[in-house]
Amino acid sequence: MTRWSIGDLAKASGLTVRTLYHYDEIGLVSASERTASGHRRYTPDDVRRLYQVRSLRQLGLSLEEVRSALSRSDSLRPIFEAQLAALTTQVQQVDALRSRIASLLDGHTTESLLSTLEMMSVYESYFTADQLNDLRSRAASMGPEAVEALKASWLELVKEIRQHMADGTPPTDPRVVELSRQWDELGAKFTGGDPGIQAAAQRSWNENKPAISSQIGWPADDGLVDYIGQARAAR
Amino acid sequence: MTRWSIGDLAKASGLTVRTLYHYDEIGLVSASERTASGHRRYTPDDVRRLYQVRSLRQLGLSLEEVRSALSRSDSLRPIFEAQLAALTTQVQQVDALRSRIASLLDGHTTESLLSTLEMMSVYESYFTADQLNDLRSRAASMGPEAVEALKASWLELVKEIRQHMADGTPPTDPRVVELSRQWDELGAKFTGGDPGIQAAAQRSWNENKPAISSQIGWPADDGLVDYIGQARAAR
DNA sequence: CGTAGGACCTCCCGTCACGGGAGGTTCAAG
DNA sequence: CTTGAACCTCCCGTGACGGGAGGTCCTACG
Repeated sequence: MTRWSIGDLAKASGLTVRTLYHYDEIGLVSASERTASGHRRYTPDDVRRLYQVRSLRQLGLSLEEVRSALSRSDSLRPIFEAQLAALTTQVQQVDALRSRIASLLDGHTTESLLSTLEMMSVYESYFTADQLNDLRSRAASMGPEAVEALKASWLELVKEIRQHMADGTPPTDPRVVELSRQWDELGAKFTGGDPGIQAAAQRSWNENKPAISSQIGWPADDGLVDYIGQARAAR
Repeated sequence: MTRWSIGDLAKASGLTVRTLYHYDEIGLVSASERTASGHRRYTPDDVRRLYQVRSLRQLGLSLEEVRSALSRSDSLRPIFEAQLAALTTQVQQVDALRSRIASLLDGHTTESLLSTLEMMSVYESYFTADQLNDLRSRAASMGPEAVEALKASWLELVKEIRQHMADGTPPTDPRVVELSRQWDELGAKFTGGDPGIQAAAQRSWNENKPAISSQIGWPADDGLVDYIGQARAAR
């Protein structure tokens, strides 16, 4: 008839007393007995349940998921499969983000970091409302990690083109022309490859740049787009 | 003198009105002006700051990190480097967890899933307080992803040995003997390779199994450890 | 047998980045 | 002038606890 106090159980399980209180509060693992004065007495069954909970928590399940996993109405397998899928997605997303930051750090000067980010940010949301809706549904269908991959490629491109601008390479240089081609290709992926939309975006940019620049109060780009436009014309 | 209402800015930026309220509340992005009746008027500078915040948030920085990144006292580069390191760690950890669940799903029957987890969980917190401290500091020094990798290997081993038990393979079979060797090798990594600790753990298991089984109220193992012991004896 | 100090109890606020709603005021189009 | 959308502030909720206040209880020691 061994019973455990909450402190002893905490020590044995490696959890904190506060965590055991919490599990009790939400009814996940409670002490089946109390002393006359109200102290919790955990029975062997309680302890066993706690170990089950702990092992499932270590797999990254939420407390609610643990609860339903142990309710035995749902079996473990589909829950694990869902968790596997969720973790797989998470790994892809975080890794995409990671590589984007890595490519940001590798090659951009400290000063250009923020302005590059800013430009991407403005560029992303400067389309008209209709185009934005369109882009967002496309982004949703591509999945966030694909979007991240695109952004990473974009960063690389911006970096290289900026380098050429800084070096004074003329936009008619074959290398820059090639980069402008890649720029359009990437843009095509964002816009879905529809040349109509692409042209509309291009036109919209050209027509609205002054308006946007004055509206938002600072130059919407630093000549990058013009530079690319000149390279495009040289094709 | 363009000014933006909170709703228009929300639409333009793709954030929610509630989010803009929140940024105002914590003083991250506020409207520099108000109308006579108290409605927020965002100036071009406010808008620009919002775009900077948004772009930094997309890199996974917390609002506090964004704030300090924009305070310009700290430069962006070390913040990005820290974020890169954090994301790298996170990817490793989540991926290790992912592969553990994958190996759990691949080869364990639906029924044995929970009992396998339970056994690992009990086994893990089986040692004395001193040994536990020791194990935890070792786990800390190895890093969580290395611990996860060990657990994944352990799962594989348990799976294979269980298979042999189910097939009726005698423990003296060379294949089982080899698996028992791997078992000890893995155990050595957990215990730090110190044969004293290892022997103590082994002794502790043998001596305490009946006591613990009765204490916790269910058989602490299903013969797996005995089976491995017989294989070990056949070496 | 008394006491001291640890262990235990309940209640409550805080975390992080907002979501969502109540209840009231203001704006803009018809 | 009306009406409905937009805006305002205030507040509760999320998940999984951490940490503290203020009080009670247990137990080992003198």
